Amino acid sequence: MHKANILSIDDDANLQFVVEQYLEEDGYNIITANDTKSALEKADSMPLDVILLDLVLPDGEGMAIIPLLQQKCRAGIIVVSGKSDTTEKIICLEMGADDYMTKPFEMRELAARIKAVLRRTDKAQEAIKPENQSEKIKFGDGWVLDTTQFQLFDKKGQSSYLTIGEFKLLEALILAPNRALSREHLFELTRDGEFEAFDRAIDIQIGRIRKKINDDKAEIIKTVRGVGYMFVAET
Amino acid sequence: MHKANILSIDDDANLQFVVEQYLEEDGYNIITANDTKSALEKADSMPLDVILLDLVLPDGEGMAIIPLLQQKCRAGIIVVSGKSDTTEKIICLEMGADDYMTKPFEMRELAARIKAVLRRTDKAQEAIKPENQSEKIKFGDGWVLDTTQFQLFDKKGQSSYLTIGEFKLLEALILAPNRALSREHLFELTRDGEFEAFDRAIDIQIGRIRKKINDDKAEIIKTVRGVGYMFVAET
DNA sequence: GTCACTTGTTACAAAAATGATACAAAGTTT
DNA sequence: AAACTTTGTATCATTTTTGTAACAAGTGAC
Repeated sequence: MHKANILSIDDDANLQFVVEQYLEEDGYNIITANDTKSALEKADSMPLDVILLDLVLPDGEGMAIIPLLQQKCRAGIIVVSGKSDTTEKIICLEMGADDYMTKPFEMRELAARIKAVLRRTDKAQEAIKPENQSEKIKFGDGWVLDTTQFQLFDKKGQSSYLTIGEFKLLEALILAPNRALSREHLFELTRDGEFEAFDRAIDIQIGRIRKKINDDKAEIIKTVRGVGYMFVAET
Repeated sequence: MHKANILSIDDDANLQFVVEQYLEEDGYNIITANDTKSALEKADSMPLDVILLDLVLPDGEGMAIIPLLQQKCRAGIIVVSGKSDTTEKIICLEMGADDYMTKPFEMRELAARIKAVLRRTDKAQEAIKPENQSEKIKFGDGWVLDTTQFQLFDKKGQSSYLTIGEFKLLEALILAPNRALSREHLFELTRDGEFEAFDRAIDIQIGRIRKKINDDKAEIIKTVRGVGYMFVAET
């Protein structure tokens, strides 16, 4: 498995340093953030596995950040708090946190709890990206989709730009190969907000992707009339 | 989702009673065990979602029970212990427990942690499925109905197109094999809106399906005069 | 066989789904 | 703010799907 990415959100620089040292030793990749804003940005821009979250932040909204983080990524969340108040624990867990630890704690325990959370979330995430664990997905006539850079490369290695939206849509299709996905489902997989019937936005985007990957014969992204679209995997 | 099954393993009858009362109120299904032997039996005989585990049991082997339980089922394990010793916590978590709580605890916190574990294990368990998700229904002379692609394949693997409406109708018939279904019933199963008496739409569609699957002798989809149509399953 | 009724078949028209294009709105960058 | 990128809406053309009507064919009762 790849090196797990852990985002540590805390405004206590000393603690951050200790955590970073310890966990890096354990073989994790540590990213740090010390306020809400940068935390959310980072959660959005890289694939995280676990988030360590201190709720008391300078620009903090407290627990409200939990659902925001979850919206941006699928990482497990361990709340690390100075308060040992049971009610707060409960609310955090109800909001979707996976674990709650009270400061002060021993690093060994933190590490063990991270592992426990990783075990669960990893199982879930592996299964979502079947065999394509490599972050590069190949398809069609030499195309490579690089899910870390959000870029598409043609067979000569030239990057041919897809927009982020197009990229996400193509990725969603590719991650469910040979499966017809409805417009509604695709909509939910790739963006926020409510899907409205008779919304043609997905169709347009499919058209644009097809044009960019020379798929005018609909061999790669197949239209399943009355249902939606389907990525046709190599045989 | 179905009512979650929770196995509570503890030899303290009073505590068991309290836990049982509280969690049943919360809508869980509680199973209790007060020694290692019966715990393992129960883990083997029913589908559990969460296991609450006290490590100090009369016939106890302590933490060694964790892997044994995991072998028997996929439930999440929450260790509930009288000891607050960090090393013990860590070992339990390393062995595969999902959480560790120290007695005494508040029931509200236990309930919240159960929920958190359920969320995680549910995700993981859902994710184990995807491969079997390709649902293919075989019938007749080598036909395969692929419900993920909404397509019909003949014995050579060539897709022979059914429209989505025809597909749904055939699927509805196949899912109730050897049972005559009325036009009205089929109508409701396959589309929105009101069925009107003397509506021949279903007949027409049956005709079209028959033509496409070479069923001119009505051997696969049989007409039941005065009633409707029936899918005849292989003998 | 004839009659009354149900079902199959065909042709055609209405309805629906999709692809393409142009343009407007929204969001970014400079 | 201007220039650019990205995304969505509106529109139209095309193709596909579906239902209606009409009639032919089948079925069972008498």
